Amino acid sequence: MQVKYLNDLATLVSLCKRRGFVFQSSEIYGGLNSCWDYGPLGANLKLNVKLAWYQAMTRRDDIVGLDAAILMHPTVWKASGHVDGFSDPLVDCKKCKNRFREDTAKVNGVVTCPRCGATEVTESRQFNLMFKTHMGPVEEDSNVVYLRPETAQGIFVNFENVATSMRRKIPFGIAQIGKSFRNEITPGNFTFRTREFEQMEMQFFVKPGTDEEWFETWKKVRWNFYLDMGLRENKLRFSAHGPKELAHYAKAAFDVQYEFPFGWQELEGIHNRSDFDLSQHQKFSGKKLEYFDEAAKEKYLPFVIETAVGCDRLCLAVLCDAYREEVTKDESGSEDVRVVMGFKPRFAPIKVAVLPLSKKEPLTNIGRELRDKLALDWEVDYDETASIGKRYRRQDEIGTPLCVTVDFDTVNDEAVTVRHRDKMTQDRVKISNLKAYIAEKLINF
RNA sequence: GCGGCAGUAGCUCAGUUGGUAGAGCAUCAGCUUCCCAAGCUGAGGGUCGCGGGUUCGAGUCCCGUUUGCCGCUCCA
Repeated sequence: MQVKYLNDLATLVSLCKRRGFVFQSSEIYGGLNSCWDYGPLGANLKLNVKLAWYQAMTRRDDIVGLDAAILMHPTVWKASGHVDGFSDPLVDCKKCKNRFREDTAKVNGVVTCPRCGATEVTESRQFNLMFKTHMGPVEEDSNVVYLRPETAQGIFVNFENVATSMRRKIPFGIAQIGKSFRNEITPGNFTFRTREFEQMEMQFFVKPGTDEEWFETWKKVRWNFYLDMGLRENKLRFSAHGPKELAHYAKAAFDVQYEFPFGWQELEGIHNRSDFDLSQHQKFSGKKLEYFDEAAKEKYLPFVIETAVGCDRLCLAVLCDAYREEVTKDESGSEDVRVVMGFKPRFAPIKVAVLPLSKKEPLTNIGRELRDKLALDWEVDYDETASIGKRYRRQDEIGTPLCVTVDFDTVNDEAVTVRHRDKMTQDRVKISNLKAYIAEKLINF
C-alpha cells in the first residue's frame, strides 16, 4: 500500500465542500471575496480546535479566560497605533503602477510619481486595514467605531478588571478567542488569509526583566501544544523575525509555521510586546494601569508576552495534515484509493458512526437506539444506505475514528462490531460494554 | 491595486466552424442475511457565475461585472 499526503490545496477545497466542512460565503450570489462558511462538520472541527486551545490555556492555574466585545471605544485604536499609523492617503501611478503616499509627493498641487516621474495618478484613497462602521443610526464622524483588527486590545483594557476581580498576581495571563477583521490587500489560499478571521490570543503579564525568560518558556509551551495536537512534526517549524520585520509593538517575535501545500506559513506569532500597550492605554485613558508587586514592594507596568494563533489557519492545518490517500493495487492492476482524514479523535467532527448491516428491522431499530444512546456522549452519525464498504469509506473521508456495525448476530449475542478507521480492524463488543470500549478507544486511538 | 488564466450537474470535466447540454463519480429509491468503493433496475439534479450586446439563433463571439487561481505590488 502506498500513502499519499496532500500536495494540492484544490483537492482539500473540493473535499471540504463535498463533505460539508467549508463552503464559500454567499455562494448562491456568486460568493464574497475571501469569506468562507464552516459547514456542519467544519463547525464541529473548529469547536474542537478552539476547545483544545482554550483548555490548554485556562486549565493552567496562571491563566484565566475572557470574551471581550468586538466593538471598542475608538480611542483604543488610537492608543494601539492602529488608527494614526495606518491611514495614509495613497495613490497609484497609472504609468509604472507604483503606489505611494499622496501628501509627500504633492508639490504645488501636482502629484509626481517618485519612481518614474509621471503625473498621472489615480485618485487618492484612505488606506487602512480597519473596517469602519457607525454606532447609532446617524452616520456622523463622531459615531465612527471600528471592527477590531486584533483581539489583544480587549485583553489589555481589561487588565485591571481581571487582575482585581480574579485576585491575580503577576505573572499571569488572559486568554480569549474571538473574531477580528482586517481589510487585507491580498487575501487568499482558501481560509488561510481572510478579511474576517478568528484569533486565539493569550497575553501573559510579567515583571519587567523576566520577560525574556518568559518569552523562551512560552516558545516551548506553544511548540509542545502543536506536537500534542498530533500535527506531523516535519510540517512544523519555528521562524524568528529579523529586526526589520518586527511589528510596531514588538520587542521580539517568533512564528510557529506549518508547511501548507502553498508553502511554509505562520500559524502563530509569539511576541514580546514589552509594556507598549499598557503604557499607551495609560496615556490615552488617563487611568493608572501599574501593578503593585507585594513581594517586591514596588510598582511597575507589566511586560507582555503574547501568543496569537490564527484559529482558521490552525483548522486549515489540521485539515491539510489529516488528509491522506491510501492507494492499493489488486491482482488485475486496478487501483483502489481510500481517502482518509486521519484526525486525532478529539478533533474529529464525528466520533462514532452507527451502521446497521441491513436496512431492515430489527437491525435498524437496534441501530437507532444505539445512535441515541451514544449521542449522549459523542457526536454520532447514523447511516443505513448503500453497502457497508461504501459507508466505511464515507466515514473515512470525514475522519470518523470508529464505526459500530449492527449485524444479524446482534439480535442473538447482543454484541456489535467496532471498526477502526486507521487499521481497519474489527472487534466484537457487547452492547452493555460499548460505551466504555469507545471511551477507551477514543483516548488510546 | 495591476497583469495573466479560469468559472458548464454536489465533485472532476467534455461540449467540434454559433443550431435551445453530456460523461464518470456522488446523491436518492427498489432488489440483494450484504463486514470494507466501483452488483442489478430506476430516479432526481444544470435558465452553462451574473448582467448587457451582436445574431433568425449564444455554453460557444463582444463588453461589463463578480468569484477563484497564478504572478507582481502590499503586508502594521
